[in-house]
Amino acid sequence: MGRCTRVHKVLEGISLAKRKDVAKLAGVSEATISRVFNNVGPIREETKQKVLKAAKTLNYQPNALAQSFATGKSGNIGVIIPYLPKVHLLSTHYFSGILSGIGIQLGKCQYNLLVMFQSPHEPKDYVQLFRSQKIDGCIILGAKNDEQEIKEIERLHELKLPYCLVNQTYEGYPFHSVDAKHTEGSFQAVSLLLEKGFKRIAFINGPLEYSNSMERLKGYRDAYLNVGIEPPSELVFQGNYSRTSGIQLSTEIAPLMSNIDAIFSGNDRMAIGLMQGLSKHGYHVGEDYALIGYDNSDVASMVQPQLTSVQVPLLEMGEMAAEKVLNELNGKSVVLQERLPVTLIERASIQVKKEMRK
Amino acid sequence: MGRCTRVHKVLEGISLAKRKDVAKLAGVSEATISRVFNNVGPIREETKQKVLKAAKTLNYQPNALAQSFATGKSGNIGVIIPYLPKVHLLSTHYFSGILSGIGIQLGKCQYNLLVMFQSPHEPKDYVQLFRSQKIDGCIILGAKNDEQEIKEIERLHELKLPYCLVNQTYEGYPFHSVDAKHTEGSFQAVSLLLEKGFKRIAFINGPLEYSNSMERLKGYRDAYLNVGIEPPSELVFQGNYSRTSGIQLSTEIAPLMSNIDAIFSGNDRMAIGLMQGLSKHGYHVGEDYALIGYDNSDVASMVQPQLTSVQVPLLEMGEMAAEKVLNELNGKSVVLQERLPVTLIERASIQVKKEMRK
DNA sequence: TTGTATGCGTTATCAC
DNA sequence: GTGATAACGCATACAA
Repeated sequence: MGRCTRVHKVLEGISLAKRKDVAKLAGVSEATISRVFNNVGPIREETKQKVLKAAKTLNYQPNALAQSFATGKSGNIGVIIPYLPKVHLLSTHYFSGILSGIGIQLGKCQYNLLVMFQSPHEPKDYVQLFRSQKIDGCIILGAKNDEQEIKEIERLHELKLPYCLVNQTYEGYPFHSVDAKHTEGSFQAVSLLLEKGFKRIAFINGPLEYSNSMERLKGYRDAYLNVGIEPPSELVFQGNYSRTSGIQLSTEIAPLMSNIDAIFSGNDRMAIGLMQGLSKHGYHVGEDYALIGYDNSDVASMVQPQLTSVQVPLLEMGEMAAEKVLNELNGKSVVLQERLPVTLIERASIQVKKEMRK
Repeated sequence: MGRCTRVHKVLEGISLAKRKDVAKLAGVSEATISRVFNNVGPIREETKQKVLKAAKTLNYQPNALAQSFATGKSGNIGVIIPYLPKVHLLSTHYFSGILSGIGIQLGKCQYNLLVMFQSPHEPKDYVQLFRSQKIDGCIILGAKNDEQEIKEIERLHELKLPYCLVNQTYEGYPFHSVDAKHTEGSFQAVSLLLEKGFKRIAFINGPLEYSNSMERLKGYRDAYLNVGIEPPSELVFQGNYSRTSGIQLSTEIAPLMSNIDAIFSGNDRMAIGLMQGLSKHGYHVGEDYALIGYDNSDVASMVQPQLTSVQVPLLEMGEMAAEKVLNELNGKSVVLQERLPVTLIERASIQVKKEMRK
């Protein structure tokens, strides 16, 4: 599948009636056709019917390109997704859930969803997408806490361009965002483990460039502090949210298992990787330790024992992000930062048979 | 998240230099600017540099909308995805894999990917998308064998509009498509089971509206016939490719398990549903029966025992579909129907401890 | 309630 | 090599 350049072919075969043709057939002016189709201004019912009939006869369809050009609005909302060759992020529960939500909301408003893959190597220039008029607003997924990213978003923000971040919040920057209450979710998960008598809880975190990683770390620590125990920082590990990284970490964690009675993982995939890796070392969920994941992706109920996990309303977050961008676009007042609640879904992975360790 | 209508806000804050401004500053005509930016026609190097400098000074960026309008090409390829409320198909390995592939290929060619959700209730009108000039080509995912769908695709085909189906082939219709060798994949999977001594193999199929379901059925039957055994049609069941349907079918299948020694499922999710359902009835993969799934989605290696599965090159199919549409668009000759090979990935789920049944 | 006229920012086809 | 200019199909302010 080679590289190629954009070339054009004439659109043949489709007879494209233009507004002029309809006007002629209906015996009215072109402006009237527009009025009917855009439902704008006063119009005599009789005229309207005449126009509609003529349009139907000619199989007229307004040219979206010309409309966009005339109004200066593309009708597209860009969704920026980080692209890593080999890893198709899109297939993660995480991205696809958000994307579906965005699609649902945009569909209601006659907006198109333009997917834009952003390679981490190419320089980002979100503003340019607006300047070229390709998009009217954008939603940024998978943003990280790095300087360049922040600068780009700052530009968007200062120019008051309609944008929204999803699942990423920058400390000290009042950017538009829709996020979930990850600190709380993490707090709940770890608190549940503590309540159930697990005291030595390892935490497998993801990269700290993501605010949700930081927030989960805070939740983990808060839960300990809440019961008057100093958080065991020696039990905090870091993966990269892939199942593979969970497997890798299991090698590091296995030697410590005699002193660990539960594990909380920053997402389900790492949790499952751990589960698989540790079982090779003879440690089994439900027998030797309790396990809680995060995201409540569909795999949580596919593994044995089923995984307790924190559900994140990804679909709703996507919907809300889209709604927010559309509101910004229309000049409506919007709440700058939204936070949706998460829900702890209890499953078998927190039942442990053996005597509790200390 | 309410309904809303598309409204417009003026794009403020971004100073949009136009071609005219650049021309003025560079002291050349507007046509020259276009020549430089489109790399067309002869141009003196000196002039070119002058133009580029002026463009940079003014931060000039050609207006994509105007370009599209002038050329009559949107630069968008539409990807049509069936939309079912509640079920977010996008999150399936299947759709997201294909979509990623499409995105990769389109990115290389400077085309945009326009995602269009198609509710099964709304009437389809693919041609209209072209007439409105929203898209220059389209890729149809998840098409089913129904009359309306076929008619729509026929229209696209007759009008020679650039389109491509993915993973769906219509018997007797020479539509553009990229598909995988499902008959072969199924044949291989069932043959492997037969070779290993399993004789009573149940087949859990998906809806027959999908050609790949039909093909897998054929592969299943062929594998039996190939070893001179009449395919046991009483062991063919039908789900809907969801894990839930696998669980449901397990109730139906459990009573027959004394006469079944292996199961082949049309996808991994149903396989896992079955696995879960049957274990509640006391039948366990690796002890009481062998199991093979299909798709080789990431969940295949998350369950215990890991699932043998047929890998489908979804990413490559997406890439190829995109490439095909772009070639049609550019008038290049294209192979009408492509079929990519599949690969059987062997994992633990086909090792069975107990004595073979007959 | 309807018609007229202008502009949107390019591309592309001529001339020179 | 370069400049002028006619499309492109619609929205919309203004006039009637």
